[in-house]
Amino acid sequence: MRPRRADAARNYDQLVAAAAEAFAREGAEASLEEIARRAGVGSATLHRHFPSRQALLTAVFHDRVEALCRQARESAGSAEPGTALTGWLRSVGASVAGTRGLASSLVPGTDNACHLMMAEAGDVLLTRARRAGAVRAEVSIGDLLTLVVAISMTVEHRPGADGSEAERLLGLAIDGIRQLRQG
Amino acid sequence: MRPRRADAARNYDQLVAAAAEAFAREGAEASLEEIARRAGVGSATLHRHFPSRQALLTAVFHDRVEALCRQARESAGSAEPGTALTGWLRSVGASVAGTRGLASSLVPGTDNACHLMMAEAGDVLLTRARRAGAVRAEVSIGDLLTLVVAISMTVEHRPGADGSEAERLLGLAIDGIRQLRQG
DNA sequence: ACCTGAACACCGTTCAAGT
DNA sequence: ACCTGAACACCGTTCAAGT
Repeated sequence: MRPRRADAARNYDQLVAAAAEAFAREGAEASLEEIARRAGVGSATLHRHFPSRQALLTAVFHDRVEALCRQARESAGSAEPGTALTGWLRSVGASVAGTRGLASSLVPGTDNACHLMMAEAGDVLLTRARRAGAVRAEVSIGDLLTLVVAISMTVEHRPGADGSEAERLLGLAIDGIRQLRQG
Repeated sequence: MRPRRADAARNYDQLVAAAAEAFAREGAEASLEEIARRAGVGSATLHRHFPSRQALLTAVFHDRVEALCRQARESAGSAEPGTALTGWLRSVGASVAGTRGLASSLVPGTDNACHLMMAEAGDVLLTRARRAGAVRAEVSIGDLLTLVVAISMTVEHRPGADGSEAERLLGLAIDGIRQLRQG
């Protein structure tokens, strides 16, 4: 929650800005102390506004995640059910692979707004694809997001990896969720 | 390298034993300082024997990884090429999902004996499966191990996850590497 | 209400001094 | 050769004191 009082609101914004920069530069494990320092704020102030690292990640990536959810709703109206889902997953994968820290903002949790938004938006595409017989019945939206996050986070933590590797691996995993022809 | 001198060899063994226990209890990020303490050894002694966390992980899981590699060689002689590969990957996934820290011992690296052993053993199965037309041509053994490690590590880091979730997700990913029928 | 700096309890790594 | 304990430079979190 962004505070109402002017000085507190300013600190909040500066913390989010400093965190965005730090996550982009050093990944989701960037030092909270240094984020506070760069925001020109005491470390206790950071902890009051953001009681956990997750809360800070959520604040930083909220808009980005919202854009991905909007994209899901748009493609639900236009594209064919199966390709709408897989296309969206690939798009999410590309975003996550190209944005350090974004994957960490999506880890499951009932108090994680980013994850909840994505699960809700993605579930619409999944349900539609399932009705069309385009995906296996036993796959949940949680499974799909976990695969995207797992692959992106792992590749992200590797020193010499570019995003293209994550996208290729994700492509393989996505094919696995498609309805297999019998035989 | 296990030292030759008696006192150093004893310290080495106690460090590996303490690390095995710590990794099992707290995962691959267990405190190195506490491992040294439990081994009854100064922290500097740990760092000389194992200059990186990775080196300690490798030492702890070397035998386990060797067993998985032996399993690969055995199934290469007996089973049908496609199922030999996917069966082995599932078996690796089950081991990794049921053994905290094991996934971390498998991250790629030219100096990581565990990863090198697995890549070599797995490549035999993969090449055989590819010749039989059972898997897509563009998939590498690195891809397959990365998928297994990515899924297992991610699920492992989640508070409320049991190994069965990792195995189910891995099943999906493995299906993705199978040769798709055209159309 | 909100902030700050200091205090606390931890890390991993390195190094001088010992045997 | 090998070990130890202390020192160093960091963490994240909390709390008394300030405005």
